[in-house]
Amino acid sequence: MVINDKKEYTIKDVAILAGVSTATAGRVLGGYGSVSSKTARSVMEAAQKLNYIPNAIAQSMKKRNTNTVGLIVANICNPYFSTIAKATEEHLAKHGYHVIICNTDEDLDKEISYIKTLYEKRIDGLMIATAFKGNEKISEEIGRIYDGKIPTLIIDREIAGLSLPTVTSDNFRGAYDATSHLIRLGHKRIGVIGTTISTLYQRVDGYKKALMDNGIPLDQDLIANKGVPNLQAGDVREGKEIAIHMLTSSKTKVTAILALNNLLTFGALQAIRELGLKIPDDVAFIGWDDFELATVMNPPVTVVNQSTGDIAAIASSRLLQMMDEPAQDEADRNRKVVLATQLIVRGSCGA
Amino acid sequence: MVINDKKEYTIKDVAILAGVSTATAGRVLGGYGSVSSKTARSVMEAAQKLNYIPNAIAQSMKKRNTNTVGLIVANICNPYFSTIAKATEEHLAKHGYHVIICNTDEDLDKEISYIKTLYEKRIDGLMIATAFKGNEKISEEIGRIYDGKIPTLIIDREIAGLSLPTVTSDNFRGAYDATSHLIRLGHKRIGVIGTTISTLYQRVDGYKKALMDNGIPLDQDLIANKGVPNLQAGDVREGKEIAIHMLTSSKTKVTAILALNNLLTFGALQAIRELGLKIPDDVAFIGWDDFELATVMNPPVTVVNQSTGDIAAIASSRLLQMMDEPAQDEADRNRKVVLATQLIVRGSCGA
DNA sequence: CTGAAAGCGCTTACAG
DNA sequence: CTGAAAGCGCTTACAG
Repeated sequence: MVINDKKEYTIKDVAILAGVSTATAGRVLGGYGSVSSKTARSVMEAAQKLNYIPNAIAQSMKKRNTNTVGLIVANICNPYFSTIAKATEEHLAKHGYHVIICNTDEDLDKEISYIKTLYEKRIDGLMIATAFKGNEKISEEIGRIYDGKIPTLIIDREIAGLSLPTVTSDNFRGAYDATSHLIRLGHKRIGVIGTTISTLYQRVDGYKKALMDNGIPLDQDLIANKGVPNLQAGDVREGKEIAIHMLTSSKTKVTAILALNNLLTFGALQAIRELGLKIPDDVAFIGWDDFELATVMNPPVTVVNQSTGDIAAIASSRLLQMMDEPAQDEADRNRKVVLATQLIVRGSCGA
Repeated sequence: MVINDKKEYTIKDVAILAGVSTATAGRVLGGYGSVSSKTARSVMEAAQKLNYIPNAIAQSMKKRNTNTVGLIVANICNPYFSTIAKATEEHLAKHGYHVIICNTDEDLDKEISYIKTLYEKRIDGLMIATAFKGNEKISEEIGRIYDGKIPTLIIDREIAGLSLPTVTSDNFRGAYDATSHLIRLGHKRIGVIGTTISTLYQRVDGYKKALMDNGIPLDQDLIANKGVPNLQAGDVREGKEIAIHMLTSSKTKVTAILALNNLLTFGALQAIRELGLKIPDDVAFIGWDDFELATVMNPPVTVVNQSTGDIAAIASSRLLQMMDEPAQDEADRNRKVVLATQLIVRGSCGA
């Protein structure tokens, strides 16, 4: 018989029904300590009769852990972040952790607010894909609240001034390679779609270096947000706006475009399509992050791909390790892992 | 001065430093009860000095709520679910709730296991986008554990046998409209890509009804997983496999294809591309769920679109309401909201 | 193997 | 306005 009513039974109820102390009931249900098999059986039966469900809140109170990890991302709809989220969740779930996902929408105050409330919830660990370039405010905040108290790991983008373990892609090199590829194909006027005030500075740096190494003068008009005000979301709409401006302005006259993240890539492709331009004849194109339809596009799209799954796997493993053994030596704690990107050459730059 | 060490201070530490009782310190920090402004000030100062961070676990213990909601989805990488997740998170965050996201990967046991541990964590509410057709096992499980105890809401797909509030799309009608559209254009052999053993039965039903209403005999070979074993993920790989089989088998000879979810759509498009077939001349195509690149494809892709944002918004609002006032009358509790889909006609069926 | 008791960090009547 | 005390539901030494 299963009793099914609205009351939430506690371990005390189970103990009374089984005719033992709460301590003993706890030992059976929690699997710690030792009990006679006969007692164990009667406690189990009582728990089942009452449909007893342990209260993890109370357990956390005593055990000082919550089996919960926080994951902060800028936009869970961005395939890059959702891939990270999925892989991380999967990895951590295997070890008994739940993942609280927080969307910052590239909003610094939201990010800080999340960090605070997650800490109040006494999460066991935190993974942050901050939307922001080494921002002093967030660095300070995290440093003040967290540092050393709870295992925290930074992914996707470094936070300057914070000595925390980090797992990122080699953004500089990815952009350098892509730009070099375009230069090799004869392009000299290469437009870059990425917002300079947001998170893509390393990629822009890689672009600049490639130009420099090939003796091509830098034209600021070809970078990102010239002429388009208030850029920061780095989303599809912005990518489209920037691309349209770039492809129609008399000042830019680009022969190739490099988009610096996946959503900007989609936006740029929309713009090229709407303007009726042909890839690669009218404009060569390289996107960022591979996507399902890249091979279906006409022509297929060349992209700089990140090892997104690896980032999540490595980050998850390190966080698990940090939660297991909080005390690590400084050098190990601060070790920064940087993963190579790969240029996947398809038809969109006419190679 | 800010004291910055590893110790986590409690309200007791703050009280001692401020020279008051813990009750008074709690009143100041928690904002309940009344205190003199002088006392308030000294408590605030003490809290700041110690960098005091309240323990939400302890608060939950007393207050009997956690300000946390569980969200169960099959695959957070699926744009449909990530859109739901983002909108839900945003909506609930405004009301002070955190969202724990759980990926089931279409795995029934994982789903049940998540439900249990979420309940142990004493979440305040639960939103389930189950991967499964009215499955008795899960229905029983949820019924037993949850019903009436914690506000639970079903989205995306009904769970048969459960009288819980539901927010879904009109899947039947969406497929009916799409199929009718293809029939109107002269197609009689329309292949459907969707796994019959998984979640898409209502959509398949809509397809069948449209054929019937137009006097076209049903050919089981044109439905889904014929010839492709072990279908159930409903993902890109499966969509591609099914489409290839469908487009190359001598038995099927379809002139049009309808894909029944977004990932299957991507897979089908990959297949068509790889086989070197032209849309719409060789095969007309309708996908499910709109996507960023739908207008960029050549030709642009006709899709059945769901009001995904609305689903999330309505579901979030209802869940908030359910958490606010747990006691509602039966009729209201079980009310099922069904949102219309829209057929967005583009070039891929040659209209 | 088992139980009585203390305690995790808060909140909340109950007095004063 | 303020404090002493009880209690939320567990776990964990400490005895026996």
